[in-house]
Amino acid sequence: MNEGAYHHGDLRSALLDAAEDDLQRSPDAVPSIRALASRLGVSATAPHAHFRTKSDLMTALAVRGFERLSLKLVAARHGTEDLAELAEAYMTFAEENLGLYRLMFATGTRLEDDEELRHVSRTAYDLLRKAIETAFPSATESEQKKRTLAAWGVVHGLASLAAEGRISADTLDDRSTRHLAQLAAELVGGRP
Amino acid sequence: MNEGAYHHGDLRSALLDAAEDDLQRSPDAVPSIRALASRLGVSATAPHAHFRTKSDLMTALAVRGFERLSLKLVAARHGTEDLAELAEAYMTFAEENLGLYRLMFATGTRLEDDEELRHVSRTAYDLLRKAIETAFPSATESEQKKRTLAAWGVVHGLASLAAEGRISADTLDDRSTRHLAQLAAELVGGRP
DNA sequence: ATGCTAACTTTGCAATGCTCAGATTGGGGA
DNA sequence: TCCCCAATCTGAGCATTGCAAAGTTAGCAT
Repeated sequence: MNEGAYHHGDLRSALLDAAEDDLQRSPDAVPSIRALASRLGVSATAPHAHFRTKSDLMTALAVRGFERLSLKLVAARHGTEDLAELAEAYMTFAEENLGLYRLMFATGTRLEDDEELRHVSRTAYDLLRKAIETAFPSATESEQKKRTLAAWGVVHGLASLAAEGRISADTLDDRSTRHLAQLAAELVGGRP
Repeated sequence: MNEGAYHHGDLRSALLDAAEDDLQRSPDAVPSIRALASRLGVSATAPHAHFRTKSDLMTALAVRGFERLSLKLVAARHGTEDLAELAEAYMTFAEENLGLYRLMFATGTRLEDDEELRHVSRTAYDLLRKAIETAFPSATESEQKKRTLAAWGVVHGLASLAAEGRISADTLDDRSTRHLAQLAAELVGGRP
């Protein structure tokens, strides 16, 4: 609303929307504050009223990302108890939200600097933790911790490598997300 | 040599050295061409005679990184046949060369744009491939491919998470590089 | 109505990557 | 040995960008 108005209405979320859209369209380029502002028909420095620094904006975007990832993971766990299902959901998220996913794990996105980010990131992790608990109920807590981290490591590692185009044709015959997820799940499902 | 000379002598490698040094000192900051030039006592645009764009400079640095990583991996394999040894060497490299490691797997570092980068990256991968072959000689080629990618995935995933400070204290009791490497090796060593 | 405050604009600064035209120099061919 | 030329480097300048500071606008409570 308030198209040409002095007060935009909801510039804050409009900025996040636009930034995410930018990231979606060209995952390689870093969105520019000024470009976003201009695109929203607002002065170049208007965004600073809502985000003190660009880093703050990106952090807020990353928070969005983790929330969305958690939703996906919950949805994937809804039906089955299969770990491969969860892995596939994770990797599909990375594939379909490449720019956002990169941002979530980017160097500049520091968990220790933002309470909210820490929280949503932790939430996503806990989902994985629960799934491991269900899959290996007899394991000790220490064993489950190890397995959770291992699972996270494989899935994140493969998702990253795939996202950055590091898995070439002769590295693996079937490079589909589904297949990579199965590979990850097999690995985690190994001997107790 | 040629301290104050018009011709620097070997500006190209001096730039790479300085950039790597910057990256080592503050892994979070992206080195600036102008800062490097000023530090080397050369005009702001001199670097462009050796690297057309900043991206080219960074790519050349990444090449260095992969070469160095390969050396470490070879050294680690020298004595033992233990996969954990290799994993530890990899993760230690990531830890000790954080900025360089990030650069090597950064979004902007595109394998498809640089033949040399593709080559050195491939060399590092082949080292891992060989190690897997030795460790699981009876496996089929397809099985070995899967295992190699899995191994790479875990190690890279855990190294990345650790590098970005994503592994919190209550995620795992022992977060040492050695322990993480063992975890990775255990996972890969699972059932055939 | 009146003020208060958040949202926004204007102005301006500094850092940065990069281009282009020109100066300099050292090494290789005459 | 001389000279030229191509690689190297300088200087000026442009565009983009993040950000700060001060002023402006408008909705909202009193």
